Amino acid sequence: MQLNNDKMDQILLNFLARYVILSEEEQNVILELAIFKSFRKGTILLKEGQLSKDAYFVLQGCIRCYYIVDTEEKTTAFYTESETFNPPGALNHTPSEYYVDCLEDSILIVASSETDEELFVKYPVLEKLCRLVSEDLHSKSQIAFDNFKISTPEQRYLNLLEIRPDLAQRIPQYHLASYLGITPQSLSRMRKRLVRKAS
Amino acid sequence: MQLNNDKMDQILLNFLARYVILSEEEQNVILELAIFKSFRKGTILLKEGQLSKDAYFVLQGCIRCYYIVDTEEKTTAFYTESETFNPPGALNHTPSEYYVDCLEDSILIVASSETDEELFVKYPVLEKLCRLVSEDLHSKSQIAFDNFKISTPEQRYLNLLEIRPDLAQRIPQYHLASYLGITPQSLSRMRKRLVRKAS
DNA sequence: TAAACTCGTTACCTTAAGTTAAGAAACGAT
DNA sequence: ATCGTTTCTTAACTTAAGGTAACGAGTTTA
Repeated sequence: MQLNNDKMDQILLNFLARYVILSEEEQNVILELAIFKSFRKGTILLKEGQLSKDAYFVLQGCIRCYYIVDTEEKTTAFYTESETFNPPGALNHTPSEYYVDCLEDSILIVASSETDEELFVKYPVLEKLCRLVSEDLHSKSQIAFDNFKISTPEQRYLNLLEIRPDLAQRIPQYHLASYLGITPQSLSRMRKRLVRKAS
Repeated sequence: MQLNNDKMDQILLNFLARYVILSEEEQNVILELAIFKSFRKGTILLKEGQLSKDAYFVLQGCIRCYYIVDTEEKTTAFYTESETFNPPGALNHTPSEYYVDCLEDSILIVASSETDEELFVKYPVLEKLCRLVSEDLHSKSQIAFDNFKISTPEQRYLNLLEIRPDLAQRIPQYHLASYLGITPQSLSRMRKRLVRKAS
């Protein structure tokens, strides 16, 4: 699918409209600030040790967050269309402990979190918008954490198939396995077990 | 330790001062709204199925968040002094899927999240405060999630001892085990293994 | 075309967690 | 002081995940 500029603007505004009603002027202010960038599959957006002050909104494609522990990648999150990724730790100006890369060719909105205080004063609704988005993301993230904790790897896999069936299609198994907290071999075995159970 | 009202006010203001500078008037507005409540150990603050619109700030004591899955309690979080708990899902007015109880006699500030829009208009700094707190909590929650995912139960336990040694002291082992994602028996075995390794 | 690489699967063995059951220790209430 | 509840530990057995290695299918590269 090809995205032209108008479509991309519209995707962003649709997302924001879930939270607040924006006047035309406010919409334009945001669109002025939004920087659209394209990245090739495999591009590394953030490395361990770097300071990240950018937040990402995915217009198209998929980005992944992962740690490297003893040479091994541990994937903790995927973000796809109309999802936002606000790198944790960015607020405190602490160096990143994780990596972010593009699993597919992606079009992202890169928002510098050098939030302009004046802008919030001039357009208080923007501060409200940020509050509401943050509260929503926090709430969702906590629920996801809870579900992860109270589930076995098998339940997590079945849950993933149910909640985000697209991921199971577009993401390599070994990344999924890592995301589920197991090895690719274990995932492979698990899938065999599940087929056996089902029949 | 006994807490009088002035001390309690001060604890809350100290917490808020981490995020914004408040004028005396703004401080008083917040203290007016803050409702201090005492609860006996064992009190259930929220049950599955209930609508929760209250957020909690712990002045003294400890509260716990848990799910009940097949008659079994699965603990997902503890909150102690100067920590806030904003029940996820409250925003969407969806019934709670989890329980919250007091593990100790506790003094909490109960904040109704029926946030007064007028108040934010009159005191924009309060909206900023909420945004900053929410962003901070989200960031911390994501980092905690990441750490949980990339760790084994043993690493989680060792990490807990390092980061929150107080919890290991004041919380029963079987709750800790549940929090770590294992059974009390496994935690008991693990502790024995660790002692053996250490020597 | 051949070699290299990526990705998924299978197998064998080891390690640790779950399950069930039982008993010991600590704590509270009468 | 005693009874009962709560909490922690231990043990024997079962289940599933980790580590290592090898194989094969599909792609990319030379």
